[in-house]
Amino acid sequence: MPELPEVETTLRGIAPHIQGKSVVSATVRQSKLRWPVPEDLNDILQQQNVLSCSRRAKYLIIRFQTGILLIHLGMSGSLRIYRNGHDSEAGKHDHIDLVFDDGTVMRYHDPRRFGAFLWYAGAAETHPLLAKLGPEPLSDDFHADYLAQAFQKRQSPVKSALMDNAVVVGVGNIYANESLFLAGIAPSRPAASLTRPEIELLTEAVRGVLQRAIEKGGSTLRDFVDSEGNSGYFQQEYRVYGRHNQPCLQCGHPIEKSIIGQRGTFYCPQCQH
DNA sequence: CTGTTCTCCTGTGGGC
DNA sequence: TGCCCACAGGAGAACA
Repeated sequence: MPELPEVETTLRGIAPHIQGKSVVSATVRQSKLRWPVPEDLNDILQQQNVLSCSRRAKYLIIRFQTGILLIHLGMSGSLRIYRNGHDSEAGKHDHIDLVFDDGTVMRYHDPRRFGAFLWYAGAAETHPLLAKLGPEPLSDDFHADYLAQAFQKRQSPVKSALMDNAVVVGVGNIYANESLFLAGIAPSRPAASLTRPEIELLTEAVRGVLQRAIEKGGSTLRDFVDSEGNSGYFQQEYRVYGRHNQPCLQCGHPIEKSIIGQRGTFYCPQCQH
């Protein structure tokens, strides 16, 4: 499940291989993703050069002369680079190929099809999906003052608030769980009930846990190229996520699981208050 | 506004 | 051991 660190790793994995290159063809084998993939993607992209690759929240943005590709990996999406397209036969869930002028293929793979592959004839900043997103968690705009203000009137569980993209982007279920554990805060607490010191701890926990995961991801970059395997994403070790009934790594008390906002929520009742 | 529920989809795993 | 069904999850949309 690609969280922000995996998306960032994907960006770093694909960018050097497609930057500046020209699209020879685009093949769409399955257009039913979260939103329909443009049927005329080939007509749109042919002959266009990749001007830049970037990321906003968990969206990848590939900029061309006349617009941008907006790619979201959803739950199970991945992008792979193949240096010789004809060497790699498309598998069951290989939905989209972009073939470049030097033979490089960028392939979108997504079994559950929660992802998105959209074309937008405009600048990224004005796209509706990106326009009202909160700050990037690793940017200077994400700090305790900001979070305190954002939480001020929120009665919803702090975990839900943390996962709200209008508050801060890129904090999915896994890292929301992990951050709250690191900050020693119970996930069910109303966001507005957090004290200033707790908000400071939480801000640093979010930043730290994502930063460390991105650093780990760096070592797996080669997996994005010419890889036969399909794991792709690094297996991070989690302190609470998925550790229901296992002993807390800090105090030994069994990790508990509950449901908050329809999502599995893991926490140590002894370490988090 | 704020908060909650629904929805898309398929591979995995827990239960029997 | 084998089968089957519930579950998991990002996040926008719809709704109260």
